[in-house]
Amino acid sequence: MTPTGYALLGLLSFGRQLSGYELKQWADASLRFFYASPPMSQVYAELDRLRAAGLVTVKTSGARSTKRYRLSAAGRRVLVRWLRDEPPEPPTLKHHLALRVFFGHLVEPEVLIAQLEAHRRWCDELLVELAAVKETLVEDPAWVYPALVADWGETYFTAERTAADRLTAQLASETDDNDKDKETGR
Amino acid sequence: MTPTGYALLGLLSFGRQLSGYELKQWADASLRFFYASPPMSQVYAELDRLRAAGLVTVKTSGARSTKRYRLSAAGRRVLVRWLRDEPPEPPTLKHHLALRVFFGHLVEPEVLIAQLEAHRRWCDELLVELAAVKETLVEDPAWVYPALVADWGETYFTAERTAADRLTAQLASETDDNDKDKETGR
DNA sequence: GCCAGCATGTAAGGAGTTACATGATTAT
DNA sequence: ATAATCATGTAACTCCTTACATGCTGGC
Repeated sequence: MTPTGYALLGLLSFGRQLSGYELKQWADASLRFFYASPPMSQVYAELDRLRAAGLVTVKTSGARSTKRYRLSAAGRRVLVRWLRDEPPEPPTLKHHLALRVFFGHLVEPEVLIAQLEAHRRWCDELLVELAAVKETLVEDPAWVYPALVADWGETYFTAERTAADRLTAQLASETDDNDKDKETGR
Repeated sequence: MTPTGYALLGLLSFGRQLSGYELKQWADASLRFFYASPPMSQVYAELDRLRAAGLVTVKTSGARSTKRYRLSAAGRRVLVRWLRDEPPEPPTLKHHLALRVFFGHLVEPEVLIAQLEAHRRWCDELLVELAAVKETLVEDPAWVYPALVADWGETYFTAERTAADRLTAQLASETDDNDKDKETGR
């Protein structure tokens, strides 16, 4: 069982029969904010493995020959066991921008500042998208847990934005100091 | 060029000649807080690739036949170009715990709370380690940028801890509500 | 003498990405 | 008609991890 496999089982645990395409769309609208959204090809590959293991059942329907997957009893057992008994791994973060800052001595501060500002805009966009997702979640008791994660995500990306702004300010003030040093001939 | 390759070049850009072993140690003490720390085997494989590409030079020295690597002029050029011209990718997060919360409807709230508390402890430990690293960084102008990243990391993991606590409280209050519902016969 | 830490690798495999390839349906 | 969206897959590859394998050196 791969992590993505469990994630797909989890999405199916909300009770609906979904196609690979639909699962991918849903992952893009939810998992992608705090976890990876697997590419289509992996979704299909994974679903086929889950089917082979008897954790999901398939029904081909419609003229478009859409395969709809549904969580089997065995699938639910495996999923619940995983959630309950396997302690979650610590989160893994690959903060490419932080790496750039770490090596900041090699570029002009302006380069770093531009990259931080781009990051800030990215956070803004993401927060807008998250807010849109959150709207579809509130007021339906079926989505309490996803809504909690959405709340957490809002806090998370807001903090991320704040941190980027603070770093930008710190770099800008350093640059100013250097300018003053130059002016005063130091 | 792999991301890990650039990371190693970056570590070497601070001017010291380092062995694979030393690079791994340093990565464990720095990169691992905000980026992945590559396993030993990958460090050696990567260094060999960098050497083949002429981006680092090697000197075998000492009775222990330690190979020490140093950044070449070409290596520095490649690194600086990457830092300056390749816009950093957005950070990727795999928050396994958030995934568990997302699927919270499948387990008892107590399970989730226990996992959140474990996460909180993990954050605490990490913050202690980070503080220790930070101490070695301050007051030496060579480490200004790593120190900025360490500051950011402190904020980051503190926010992470706060979020975990808040979620724990939310789950606990929900459980209480249900208990009251039961008591009053609802 | 022996264990912890220093030091370097090889081999195999797993998870995930990218590129490629195809075809049906719906709305304009 | 034609473009966007729905829909499913295969093949190749990359990055990374895990497990294995070996040997030196310094301190107790």
